[in-house]
Amino acid sequence: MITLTPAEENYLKAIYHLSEGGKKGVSTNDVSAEMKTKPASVSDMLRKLGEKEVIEYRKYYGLHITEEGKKLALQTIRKHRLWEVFLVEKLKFSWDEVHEVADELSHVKSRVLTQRLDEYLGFPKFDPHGDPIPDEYGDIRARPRQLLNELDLGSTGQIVAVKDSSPAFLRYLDKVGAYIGARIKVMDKTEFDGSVEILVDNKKSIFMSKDVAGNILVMV
Amino acid sequence: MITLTPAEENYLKAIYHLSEGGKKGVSTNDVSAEMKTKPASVSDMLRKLGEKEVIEYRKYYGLHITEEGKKLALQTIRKHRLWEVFLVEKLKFSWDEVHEVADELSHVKSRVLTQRLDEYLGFPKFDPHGDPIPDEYGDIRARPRQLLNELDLGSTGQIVAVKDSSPAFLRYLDKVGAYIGARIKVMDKTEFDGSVEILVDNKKSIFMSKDVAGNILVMV
DNA sequence: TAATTGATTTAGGGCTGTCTAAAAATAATA
DNA sequence: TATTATTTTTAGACAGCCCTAAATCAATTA
Ligand SMILES: [Mn+2]
Ligand SMILES: [Mn+2]
Ligand SMILES: [Mn+2]
Ligand SMILES: [Mn+2]
Repeated sequence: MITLTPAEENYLKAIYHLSEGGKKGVSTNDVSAEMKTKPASVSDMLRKLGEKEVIEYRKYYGLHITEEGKKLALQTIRKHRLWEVFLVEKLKFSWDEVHEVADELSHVKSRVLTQRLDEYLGFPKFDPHGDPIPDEYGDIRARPRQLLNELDLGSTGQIVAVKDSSPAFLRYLDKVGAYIGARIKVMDKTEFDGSVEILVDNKKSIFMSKDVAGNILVMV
Repeated sequence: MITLTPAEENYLKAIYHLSEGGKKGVSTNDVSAEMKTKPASVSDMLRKLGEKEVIEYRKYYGLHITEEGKKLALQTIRKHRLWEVFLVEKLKFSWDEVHEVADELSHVKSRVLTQRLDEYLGFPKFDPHGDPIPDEYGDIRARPRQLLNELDLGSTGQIVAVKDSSPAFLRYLDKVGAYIGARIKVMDKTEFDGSVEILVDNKKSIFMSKDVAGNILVMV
């Protein structure tokens, strides 16, 4: 049985996210940027993760996450997202306040705790930011999603997730009235700057810069 | 602002418990036994806690906890007991399963989290083992309690807490049908071995060794 | 292809928290 | 009180996780 320290779990989670989509390797500097630790520290950690065989690591050539690594990363992600749901649904945290606390909570080691929490929350499938929650086997219910800024004029859909979960961005969305679950329609697109105008719930019109729209995921 | 590492918090909590009741000092070996770490490690930690002024430490002569130390210890105890309530009340853990998990949870650093959790649980005053939960200012609602084995024949009362919270002891209580809140009456006492017979909720009769009765606290 | 640039690793060090073995101080006892 | 026993501290080591500075490797460019 492989066991990881909290720091190792955090690195592996970061590596998992960096590996998503592209099947090309992940570099030391990638991890360094994601984790906000120095490349020297990353090299050290990669060696350890390589020894534990959760990544395949070739010095100077980056890494690939292994199947075992994915499994473990998904366990940590599962816990993180379940705690985020708990904090928002039960303790009335707002969605921009939960990330750090959930991170700490997610390192608590107890299989039973995770299962009972999941059950208590009613087996939620998505976290407050719309990200899917892996089940106990690491299976994820994927949803086809598109970036809001890439939608055609006139198309409709539903906001299902955000790419950027920073408090600043989330509070901005709160302010303008965008939220997970909102039904939207693209009313206008400006070629020049990539900004869009969307109608929310057939009621409210919102203007959004390309930067903002590019961080909103929509299910068409 | 003094901040403590998880390990320091654990030591301070142990020291707080060792200081309860008696106003005589606490020795290195006392702490060592409580924490299950070697005396050498304890010496090291006492030096650190002394520097942070949460204890008053004199080499070779033991320590006294300071007012600041008590405050911090009570914060940790508060979190520990709130999480225990959460685990039992909400996640359906049994009272013998919660201690370790609650210990991990109690080190999560977030004032807001503790307050919201307290609120969510309805500001409970006692944990699943009957121990009082300090409020956010560290105030404890004390209950006058007596050891069951010291009660007079014929006296009645209510089980309010257990001194020993080990899984083995708690499971034994479950088995014989003793629980926090149970109304009891002392039906018989055997001088010879200190064992007692009690009637629970005017229904069930239970025989208890002195060892067991000496770990049950009763409010008369 | 040789030199330069940029990415990555290694070396060495700090801090925390634990340990064992040895030294030192205090307490108990003869 | 002198000796012995017990308690406590110090010394030195190691593991985890981070850092800076220096060395090394690989990729780019002239
Ligand atoms: Mn998060
Ligand atoms: Mn999230
Ligand atoms: Mn406990
Ligand atoms: Mn308890």
